[in-house]
Amino acid sequence: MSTSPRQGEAKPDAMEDAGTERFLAGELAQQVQFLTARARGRGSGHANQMLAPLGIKVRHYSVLSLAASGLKPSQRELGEFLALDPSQIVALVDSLEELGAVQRETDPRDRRSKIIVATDAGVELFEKARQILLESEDVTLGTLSARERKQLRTLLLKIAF
Amino acid sequence: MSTSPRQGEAKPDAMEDAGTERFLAGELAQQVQFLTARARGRGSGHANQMLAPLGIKVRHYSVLSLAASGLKPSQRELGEFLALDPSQIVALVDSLEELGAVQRETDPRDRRSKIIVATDAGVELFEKARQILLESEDVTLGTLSARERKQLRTLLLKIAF
DNA sequence: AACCGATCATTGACTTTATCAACGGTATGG
DNA sequence: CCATACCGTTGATAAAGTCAATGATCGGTT
Repeated sequence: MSTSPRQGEAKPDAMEDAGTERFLAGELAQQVQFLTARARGRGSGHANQMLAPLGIKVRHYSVLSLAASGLKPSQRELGEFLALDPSQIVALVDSLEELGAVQRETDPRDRRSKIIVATDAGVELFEKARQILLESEDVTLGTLSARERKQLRTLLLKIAF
Repeated sequence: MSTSPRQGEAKPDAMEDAGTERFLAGELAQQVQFLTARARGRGSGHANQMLAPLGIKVRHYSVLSLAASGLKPSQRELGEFLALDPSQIVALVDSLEELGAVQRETDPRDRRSKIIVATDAGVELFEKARQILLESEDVTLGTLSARERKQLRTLLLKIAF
C-alpha cells in the first residue's frame, strides 16, 4: 500500500509518471484528429461529472441552452446543429421535459414541427448548469492564457462548421 | 410571407443547410466543450469514411501508429495514452492482428505485459492510412492557414494532456 | 522458498451513443 | 384531390464506453 512507486525501470530515481509521455514524440501527437478526440474526452468527462448533481449531461445542456436562447429551435434544427440524429433529440427532449425544463410547442406555421422552449425552471437549471460548465471549462483549459483561449475558440469555430 | 426562407429551394446551387447558422449567435457556440465535440465529430466522420476502404477506423489507426512508431507500447500504455479502457484495446489489437498488421509480443521483462509491434504489412498499412488521414485533415482544416493550423495543434496539445 | 498484495491482459455483462428503417401526421406543388 | 417530401416518433441494431471478475505474473516480505 502507501504510495506504490510506479513500476517500470530499474532506475535508481523513481520517475514520476508512468512514462506514456514518450508517445508525445510519436506521429500521433501531431494529428489534429487525435488531439481533438483526446481533448474532447477529457473535457466532457470532467464536465459530465460536475454536471451530475443536476441530473443532466452536456448533451442535455446543449439542447437546454438552445431552448433557453429565445431562438425557438425546432427539433430538426437541434439535430442539425448538434449533429445528432432526430431520434436522439427526441430522447433528450423527453428527459428534459420530464425534468420540467423544456416544453414542446407546435409551430403554428408548420404543425409537423415542434419548437422547444425552456420553462422558467428550465432557465434556472440552464443558468446553474452554465456556471458549472464555465468552471469546468476553466479547469480544462487550465494552462491556457486568456488570449490563447480566445484563439482556440476562434480556431475551433472555424473548423466546427 | 414567411420572413425566413423555408427549406427546399430547388436551386441546384450550393445547397447549404437551412438556417441553423442563426444558432451561432447563441451561447453554445462559445463553449469550447461544444466546439471540440462538434469539430471532432466532423473530423472523425470524414476520416472514418476516407479510411473505410482500408478496413480500419481512426481508432485502429491510433493503435497502429503507436505500434509502428518503434516505441514498443504495451497494451496498458496504449489504453492510457489513447484514453481507452483496457478491454477496448484488446478488441482493437485483436482486429489489427486479424488483419496481419500487428503482433503481440510478450515483454521479456514482464511476462504479463504484451508489447504491440507492427508487422511489415502493418507498416505498409500505416503509411497508406497516414496519407489518407493527412488529406482528410487537410479537408477538415480547410479554411485555416498554415500558421493557424500550427497554433491549433499547439493549443490542443496543451489541453489534451 | 512460500506467501501477499498489486498489476496486466482478457472475458463477460451491462449501459450509453450512434445509425437506420419505417410510420402517422402534415405541408407543398401540381 | 394527389403525389411527394418532410417532421417527429418508435423500434431494431450496431458501435462505443463502463465495470467487475479472473488467471497469470510480478515485487516485496517474511
